[in-house]
Amino acid sequence: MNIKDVARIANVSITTVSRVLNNKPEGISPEKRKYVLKIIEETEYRPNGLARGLVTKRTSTIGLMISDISNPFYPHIARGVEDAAETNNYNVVLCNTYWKPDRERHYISVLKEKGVDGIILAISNGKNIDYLNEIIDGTIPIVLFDEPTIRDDVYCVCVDNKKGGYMATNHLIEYGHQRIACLIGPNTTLTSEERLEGYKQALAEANIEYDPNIVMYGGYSEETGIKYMNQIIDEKINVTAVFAASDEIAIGVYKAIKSHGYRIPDDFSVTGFDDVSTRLIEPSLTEIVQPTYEMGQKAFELMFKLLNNVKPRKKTVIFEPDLIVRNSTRRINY
Amino acid sequence: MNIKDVARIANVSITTVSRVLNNKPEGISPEKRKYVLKIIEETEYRPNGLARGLVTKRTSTIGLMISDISNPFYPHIARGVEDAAETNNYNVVLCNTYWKPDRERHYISVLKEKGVDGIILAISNGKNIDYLNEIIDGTIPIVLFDEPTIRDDVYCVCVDNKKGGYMATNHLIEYGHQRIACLIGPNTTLTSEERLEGYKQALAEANIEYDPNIVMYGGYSEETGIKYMNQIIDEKINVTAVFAASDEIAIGVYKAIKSHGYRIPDDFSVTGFDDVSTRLIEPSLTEIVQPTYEMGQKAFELMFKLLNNVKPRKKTVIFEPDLIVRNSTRRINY
DNA sequence: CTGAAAGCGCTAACAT
DNA sequence: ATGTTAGCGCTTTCAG
Repeated sequence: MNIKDVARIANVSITTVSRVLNNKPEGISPEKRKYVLKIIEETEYRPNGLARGLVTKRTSTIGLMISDISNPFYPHIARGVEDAAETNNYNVVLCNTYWKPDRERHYISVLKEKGVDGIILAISNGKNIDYLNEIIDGTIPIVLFDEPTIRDDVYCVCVDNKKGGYMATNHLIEYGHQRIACLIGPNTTLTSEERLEGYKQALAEANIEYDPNIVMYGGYSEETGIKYMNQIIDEKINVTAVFAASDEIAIGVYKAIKSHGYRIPDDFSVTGFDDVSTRLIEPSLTEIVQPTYEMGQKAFELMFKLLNNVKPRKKTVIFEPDLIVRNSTRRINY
Repeated sequence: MNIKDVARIANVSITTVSRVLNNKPEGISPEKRKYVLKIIEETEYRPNGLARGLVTKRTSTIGLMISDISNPFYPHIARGVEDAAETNNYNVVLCNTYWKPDRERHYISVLKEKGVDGIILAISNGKNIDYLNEIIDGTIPIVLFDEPTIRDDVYCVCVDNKKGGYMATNHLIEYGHQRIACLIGPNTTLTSEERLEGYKQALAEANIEYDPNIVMYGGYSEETGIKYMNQIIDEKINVTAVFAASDEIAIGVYKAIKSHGYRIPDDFSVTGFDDVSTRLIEPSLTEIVQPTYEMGQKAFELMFKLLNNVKPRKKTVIFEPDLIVRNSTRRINY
């Protein structure tokens, strides 16, 4: 069943059918429109999206490229994006890049071939300007996600990482901690860099000397937390608190502390970042929370504006992080 | 840049370009092929998937319809599907149905319009034959997921739920439990029904009388676990162990038990089902594990076979569940 | 208000 | 081995 069949059955031209299909106000009498609508209903005709897309250059489909949907950070984001997309009659094709630039390149190319209208992308490396320029080359609308960017002409939604780092560190300082280890993320990401900035600022404001020896870079993973926390304990590094730059790192920190027979928060205070995978951890984790679902929605909304040529007020939407104090941090007398 | 441009630049017909594009072995000399390839490379030409799909009736895209990607059960599955799809040059469009039949209908219709080659679907209600027949009407290849089905001509991948229910219950019986509450899922799903079957069978084999008073239906949610476990404790229902038919239910059970000041496994033994969101729970949860990632992969592979007209040996692929004994169950003397 | 016809970019049947 | 041509199912311009 195609537009031609419907036209034949309704005794009109395909143009007329197309007009009612697309709700064009002009050029068709109310009765005729109603009649055609009836035929469409009866025949259960659905227009062919490929043919339509071929001429309109629109597919009502966007790409969502993230590192890995099984990383607990992403499902809520994906749901936010998908919900907002569905509301606006868009679909989303999901791509896992595993932080590999080659996979990012590949998917972008494939998505373009398939004619997606735009791409929401959690980019692997927002610090490398050459890579950024290669990816964002103007051939397709792109909204960056999570990882901020050094190019200020790029649409982007993320959280205020610096503020988050500041809030977490400051909380620990207010609780009397002075020796605060910083288990930061990979040194290739701006996200980590910003969180570290916040950490530094909080220290500076409290006149605590910044000690690079207790700042440790690594992946946003449990292993990172285990490795460095073990090191801190084994080498008896003077530290009373740990700012973990992600939940996964914090989980690793917990494990290392517990495996040594130490207690949280009695022996070490710990803060996390993200609030996605720690619902069941004990003691409950004090951490920086970002509104992932809303950020996903916002990313789509930004994309939607782009696609409809409405200039968003701001290219970059920055969400406020929140500090949730739970039971993994305690006051100490230094 | 389209096929015409490339043909012009290479001084050949568009047919020739099409032939090299699609790796057709016949009808082109090696040198010419190489030359055209070079032009394609230089011009960075990428074929238009919409135009291609319009004629081939294939898009190398499938739909993945699940209830909710933020339910921890699905991300690994989605990753399995997407990984297998990517390996075979397919893309997947993600749809959250929230278990709503209307949304399922809607998405199926939309996906068809967009020309996806097939749909992998975790259906909301595999028990309702009319609904099933409406959804699986032969107009598009469908592979059912997770929820088994009463129609045996339908392609389907799921876990042996009955066996899982049996294994969990049997484990508790072997540990000396006789009064085992069964917090089963929604009574609309075959999944629940099968898990309950397994529970019953284990009881029967051990000559323990089946007591419907301690079998409770509810959603696969934390709330269900809390509600019924509270009830069991408050009403002093004689129960020493709980078989929770999902992790979320088990989490609720934990909370209810702890909030009353009771201990696991000292006061109650608890088993879960799924192994997806309980990594951090304490004490660690004894549970039935299903290989979600592999099941996702398998679902795509089945779909891939369907799309390439190779008859899979079996329409239904049933994965074996596994019992992982951790610290939430203990032996008792009854 | 309505319709004929061109064309989106590609594949495939058919010539040569 | 290569090219010509007829669609795929739709939107859109233009004519009436």
